[in-house]
Amino acid sequence: MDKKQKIIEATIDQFTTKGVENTKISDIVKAAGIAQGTFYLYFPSKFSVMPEIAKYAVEEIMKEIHASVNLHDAFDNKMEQLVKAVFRITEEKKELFAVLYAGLAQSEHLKQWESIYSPFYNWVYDLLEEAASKMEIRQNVNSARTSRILIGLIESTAEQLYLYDSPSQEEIDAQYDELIVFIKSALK
Amino acid sequence: MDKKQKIIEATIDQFTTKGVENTKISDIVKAAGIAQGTFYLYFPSKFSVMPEIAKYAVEEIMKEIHASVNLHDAFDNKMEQLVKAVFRITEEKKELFAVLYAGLAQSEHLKQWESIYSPFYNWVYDLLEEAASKMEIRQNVNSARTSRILIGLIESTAEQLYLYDSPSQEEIDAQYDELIVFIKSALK
Amino acid sequence: MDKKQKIIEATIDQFTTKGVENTKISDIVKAAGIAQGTFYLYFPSKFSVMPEIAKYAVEEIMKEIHASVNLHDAFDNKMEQLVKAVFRITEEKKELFAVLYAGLAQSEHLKQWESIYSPFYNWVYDLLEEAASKMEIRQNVNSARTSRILIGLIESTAEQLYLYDSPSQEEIDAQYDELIVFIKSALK
Amino acid sequence: MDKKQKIIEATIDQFTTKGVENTKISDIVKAAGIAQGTFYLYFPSKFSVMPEIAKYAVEEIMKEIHASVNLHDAFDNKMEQLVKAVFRITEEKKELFAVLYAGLAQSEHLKQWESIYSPFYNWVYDLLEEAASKMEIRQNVNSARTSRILIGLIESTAEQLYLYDSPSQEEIDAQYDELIVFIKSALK
DNA sequence: CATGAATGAGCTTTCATTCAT
DNA sequence: CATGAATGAAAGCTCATTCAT
Repeated sequence: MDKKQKIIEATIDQFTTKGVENTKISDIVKAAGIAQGTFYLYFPSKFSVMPEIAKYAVEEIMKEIHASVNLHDAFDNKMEQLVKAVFRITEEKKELFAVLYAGLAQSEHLKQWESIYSPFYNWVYDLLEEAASKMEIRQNVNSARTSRILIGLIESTAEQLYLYDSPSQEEIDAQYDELIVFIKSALK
Repeated sequence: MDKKQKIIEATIDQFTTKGVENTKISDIVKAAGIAQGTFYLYFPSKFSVMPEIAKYAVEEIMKEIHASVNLHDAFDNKMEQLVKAVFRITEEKKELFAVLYAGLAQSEHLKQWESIYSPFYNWVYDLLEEAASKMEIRQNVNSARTSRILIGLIESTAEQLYLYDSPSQEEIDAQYDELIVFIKSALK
Repeated sequence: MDKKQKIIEATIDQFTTKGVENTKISDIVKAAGIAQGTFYLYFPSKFSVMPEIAKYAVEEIMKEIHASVNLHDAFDNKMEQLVKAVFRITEEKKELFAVLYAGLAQSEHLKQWESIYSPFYNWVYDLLEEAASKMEIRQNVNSARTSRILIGLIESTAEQLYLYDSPSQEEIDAQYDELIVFIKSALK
Repeated sequence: MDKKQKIIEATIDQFTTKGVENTKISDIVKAAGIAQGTFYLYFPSKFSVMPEIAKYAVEEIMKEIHASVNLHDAFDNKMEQLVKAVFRITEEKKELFAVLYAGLAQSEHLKQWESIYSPFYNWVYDLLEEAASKMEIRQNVNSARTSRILIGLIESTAEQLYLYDSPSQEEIDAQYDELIVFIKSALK
């Protein structure tokens, strides 16, 4: 099997299990089942694996969205499905996202983030454009700007619920309902 | 005078200047003008200074808000002033917030974050409660839940602008306008 | 209460509990309930408490012997009582003796050991002298030399049993019997 | 060549020269001609080299015994040769034994001591068994128990002479004679 | 390409010792 | 005499990185 892929998977495993700073190269190679020196044939440092991890994370998000959102539904329904998908993937992969947020704030890679995240931005952009053309949302929505606002809104709410707090399912459902009403109202 | 305070200030200075991971204890004590061993009388590691830094950051946020928001204005005006205040403090202290977001996602301290942030949550909660009682916003808003949604929304937008991208002032203003319309519409 | 005495007792407590090398001055002062600096008013280092500990140990040995050995008995009986006393005190204070043996091999204090141990040597010396004069042992015994041989013999046997091995009570009793026969035969 | 062996030899050298506590890892690696980190590939601490040193010491004892004792001699002669061998090796390697006695009393390794010493115990055991079968010693000697008694007796006498005191050669010879008579009488 | 033993710079951490109060 | 916060030298130990195989 591809050693680079092995390294990426082992790194995700180690980062999410014990945190980025507590992960040594020796942990990664042990988990990957390769020799110490082999790591350096593919990556110059553990931090340089981060963009690959980010790519993986966005792929996971997009997979979840594609699986959950029915493009033929009405806008309101699609928005509900989108929020549910983000909540679901945030819960499922919360350690992965924690790693990413910590890694992102870490200087260098900030710029790459933009392009890695673009599939998600574009998907929401298209969603808004179509809804605007179908008069399903207010006409003064700028799709580019609002896509970022929306994604930030949904993700920050999901993070609060799954990363920082550990609320009951009822509270999560209530927060979900509050958010859905908030978004629908915002775009009406 | 107070050595603990000196350590906190020196740590903020070093963390924001060179990043958490590139900051050595020796950098901190040098900046604080104390002996190496003295650091360990107050903190067991550089990471354990993080909650103190978070407290400081929230204090700065609240100072900015108190200075910027006129409580006697109409709700819409107060909301505009609030968003402006968060944008301003995020721009001014972007390195500080970058440090915080990186540090927070780092395991242990997640729970403390909740209580450290509570002054901000409470302030927005009161704002919404009052607006609701004055019929300035829709009546089905749950103030506790929406305060979190709102804060996440405003902060995530500010972060995108000031931490990850480096857009022009026009773009920032346009994003601000888009956000204000989004929020007002959401609460109407 | 006398602070010096407090320090000695606390040091014995700490040394026997966690070992000499793992004991910090701060542990001792904490256990003694005094201030850090106070220690240095009485001792220049933790090692310099060792002679005091040795004195204490020999006092304990002599107390046990005086309590156990009836000077009016026959020599053979007294020897049995002596061996029993050494076994008993070795078992009771095995951690203390472990500390002492470790500390003794440590250079500087070797010379003091001689004088600290002299009460024990002298006691056995007198025992042998008296037994010789009463024809209870062979006449070519040199009391000075044999006192050292005897003490080394009894103590090394006790150490093996209580410090290094952890044998059953039957085995201890058997070893005691073997030793008694050995000694009696040696001196006959 | 073999780095582990180099470390063991360098550690013995340093321990016997400057004492265990005054020996730094950096002293050992300097003496061994290896890098600091290499030490930790083989041992977790300087104390963990102790069992290897003990093994070496017992090997030295056994070499001396094999070289000095003629197995075809009468028991009394062999015993004299044995005592002389132990005296000789104790004198020759007194620093090594001082290190060992200090290190042994140090907790953890006590149990290993038993098995490390077993070649010596077994050798004396065989000696006694043979002597008993040839009626050279009293018949109620238990070889296993008396081997421990004998070894403790000889070693403790040698230690007193060479480690703790520094007596004249005449005194040493006199103590030797006293000991030989003591042992012969004990086993008769 | 792959290995993994060896490296050693560099950091953390400890803790005996001091000294102003 | 007694204190205990502050000190900073000194050591331990880690771990990214290399390179001969």
